[in-house]
Amino acid sequence: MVYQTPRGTYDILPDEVRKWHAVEEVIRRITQYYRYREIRTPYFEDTAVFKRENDSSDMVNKEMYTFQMGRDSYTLRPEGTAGVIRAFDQHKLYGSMELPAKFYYMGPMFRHERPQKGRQRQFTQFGVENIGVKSPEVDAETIALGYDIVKALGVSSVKVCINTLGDDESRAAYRAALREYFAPHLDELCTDCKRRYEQNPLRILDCKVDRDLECMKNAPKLSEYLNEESKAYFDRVLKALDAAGIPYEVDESIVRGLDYYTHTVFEVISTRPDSGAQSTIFAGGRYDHFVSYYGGPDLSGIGFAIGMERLIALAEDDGYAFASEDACDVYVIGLGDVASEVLSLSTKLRKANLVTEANYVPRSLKAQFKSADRSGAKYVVILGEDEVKNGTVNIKRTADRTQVSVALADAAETISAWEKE
RNA sequence: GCGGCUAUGGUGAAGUUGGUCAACACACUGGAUUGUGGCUCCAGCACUCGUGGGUUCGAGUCCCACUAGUCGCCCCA
Repeated sequence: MVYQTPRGTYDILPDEVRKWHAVEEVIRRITQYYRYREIRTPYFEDTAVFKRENDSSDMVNKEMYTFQMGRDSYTLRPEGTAGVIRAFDQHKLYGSMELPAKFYYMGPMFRHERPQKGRQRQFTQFGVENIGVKSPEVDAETIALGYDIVKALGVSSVKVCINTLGDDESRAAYRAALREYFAPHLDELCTDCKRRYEQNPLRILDCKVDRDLECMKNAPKLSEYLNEESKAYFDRVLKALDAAGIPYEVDESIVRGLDYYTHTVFEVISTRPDSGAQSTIFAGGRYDHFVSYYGGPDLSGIGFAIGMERLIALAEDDGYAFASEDACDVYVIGLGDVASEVLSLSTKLRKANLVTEANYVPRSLKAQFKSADRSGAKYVVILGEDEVKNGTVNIKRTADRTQVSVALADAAETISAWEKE
């Protein structure tokens, strides 16, 4: 029996991990410039944290990994925002933190979807949440943060698409208008849309199945139902984006997959033709009622999440220069029955801050030199039975093949001195 | 949940209308060079072609099922 990773999951092998470290480093650095702080929440929560009443999204309704332990129901987190807000409320951070409270998280998310390019069942998101200050400039700054990260990794061909869902009043008016409009067309809609009609008619417009229906084309537009306040807010968001130097496109079709969004929503996509069917790099929006939903005060927040796998793939496509190898300073060759001497020497070298690879297996000199080459070691140390007897060791510099024989006790010192030249 | 494509060694892969030893390359191991490397040369390295059935005198090559991968629909990061 050959075991393998479950469908939609994958191993990140050492060569690949190097890229992850590099990308994580860039993300952490840029996020610090914006003064966001990391928060780590559990990988699973009570199911109720994610399964909110009246939520019409597929993610919540058919893609969650939910399991029962005794009488308790838990769910592997499908997204990051819910956990962060839950933690914010649970620990009453609105009382102890400066507002806006700025959090970021990085970690695995789980959704039971059919895997394909850029979509896996366990995937990794980096996300931020900015809670407590409702201002168009905060919205723009949040988008700028994500945009900076994408740009810092050399990703080209990105497009910022933005839209507004308006405030409660605007959306209520629009919802009513949509219901009235679609009522005579209900039979034409797909089964998903029939559900959406009840739960969240806005998402009918987003449906790819019914996109070409005649009744879709003439459906009322959200922009026609925005009240003055919502319009003004959105106009200021666009101005703020200009101020932040972010190019954007207003796209009225963006309504987002989660139901908790209000006002600003955005999706940043890759326009590369080879990025597959999953082109969204990061996406998010503002939420007016999410903080109070979990028992906190009536604060508004905004956030987004980046798909790390997609981001790394795009950085690679655009030729981002990832470090090529893990460096090695010294390779210790052992000849004869000297394994324990090799170990004690290697330990000393490492204590002297030298990255050291040691050979403990009886192999030919030639084979060990080959390994030393492959390790990329800058120095090769040869320790044989003769040397052990004399208390000496041979040190060879790879670059010019100079070799010296020094006292065993002076090995680390000799290499360090050579290093400083 | 639905559809297309794919499945040969550590890797990349050849395998012709089903009919010799399952090419070739890289990697790896050993040797030429019994303690000094990246070149060269030589040798070794798939009782077997995702799994299970079937057709046939004969199947990696055809058929069916299953499994996995992959791409797309949907959904979304």
